[in-house]
Amino acid sequence: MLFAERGYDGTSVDDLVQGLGVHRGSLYKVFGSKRGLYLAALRHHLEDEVLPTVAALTVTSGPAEALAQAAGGFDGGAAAGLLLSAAVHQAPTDPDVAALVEEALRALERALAAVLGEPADSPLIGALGASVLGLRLRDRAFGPAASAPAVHALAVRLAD
Amino acid sequence: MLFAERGYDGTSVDDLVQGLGVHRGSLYKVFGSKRGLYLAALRHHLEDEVLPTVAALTVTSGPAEALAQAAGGFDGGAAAGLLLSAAVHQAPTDPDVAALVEEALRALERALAAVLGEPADSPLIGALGASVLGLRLRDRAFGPAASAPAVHALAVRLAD
DNA sequence: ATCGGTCAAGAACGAGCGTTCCAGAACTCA
DNA sequence: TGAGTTCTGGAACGCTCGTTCTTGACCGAT
Repeated sequence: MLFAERGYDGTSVDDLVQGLGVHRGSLYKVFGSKRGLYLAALRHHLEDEVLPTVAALTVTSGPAEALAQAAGGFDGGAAAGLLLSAAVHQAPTDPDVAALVEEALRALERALAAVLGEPADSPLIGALGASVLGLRLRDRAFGPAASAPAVHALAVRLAD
Repeated sequence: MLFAERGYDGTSVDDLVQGLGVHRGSLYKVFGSKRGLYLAALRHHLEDEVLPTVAALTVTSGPAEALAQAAGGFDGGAAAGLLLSAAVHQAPTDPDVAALVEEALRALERALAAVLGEPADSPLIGALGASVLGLRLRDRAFGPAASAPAVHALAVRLAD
């Protein structure tokens, strides 16, 4: 997904037209504007990738596996960049984006809470959700090499 | 800092000229380009804000205080957005930015390792550094309300 | 055969982008 | 004082942006 790789401002409509192989006119007919397409992409990413992955956490064999899957999941890395990018750059100024990002994080925290047997609104769960996001950010900036051991260490330390 | 709030692509040279009160010509004479100014701002943020804050961690009274200070520090929140923004959007495609971001994270991890008495390259320290970043991201997207209890919970759980 | 409606291809639009340039005011220092 | 340098305000450049419009090809139904 182009938005995930280059961010909203870094992706031009020309890039989208060329990358998606769709015609300019169709794009504006269906989505109305660049922002409309962005919101649709974010919603799609949330509903078809983040939420299913998050739902799958609750049937893992334990906290360590659940955390590892959360930090590595979503869709292999590329589109989780869309969530990160939205949280960092769009959410602070766009309420619609902020609502979608918040929904994604709440779902993640609910799943983590269920696995760990904690209340969903506990501070620890909030910290854990943030940790998952931070590990994805690390992957994005430095490549995915370092995160797997890190998340394992965090999991065994927390889920004692 | 404008770059921190709106991101690199979201900040125009006109915005910078007007916001900084500096003349267009002077800006290009000193920094050469918009990217040069961005790198200078990132370097300044790293050396004058991140590194001192990180250094101060090692003299806190304990792990919980150190984590809380790391998650709340840097410079009150605004410019830490510069580090987040750089990590998410510039680092993947700009090696110079990636090097600066990596330097900042390594310094943070070294300090956390010193406070917790762990080796600096241990997976747990990597996870903790990511957690701090993730908590800052949460603050940025949702406002700073929720992070303080979260980081406290994480700290008491980890620094047993 | 012809019609209304959807479609692709891309030209065109005004605005904004990063960058350069210039004319003149303000300084420096012999 | 006066020559040389540095600042300032802003116009101008070529380009790209998001968006709209024109044109012509294709379609099943009349």
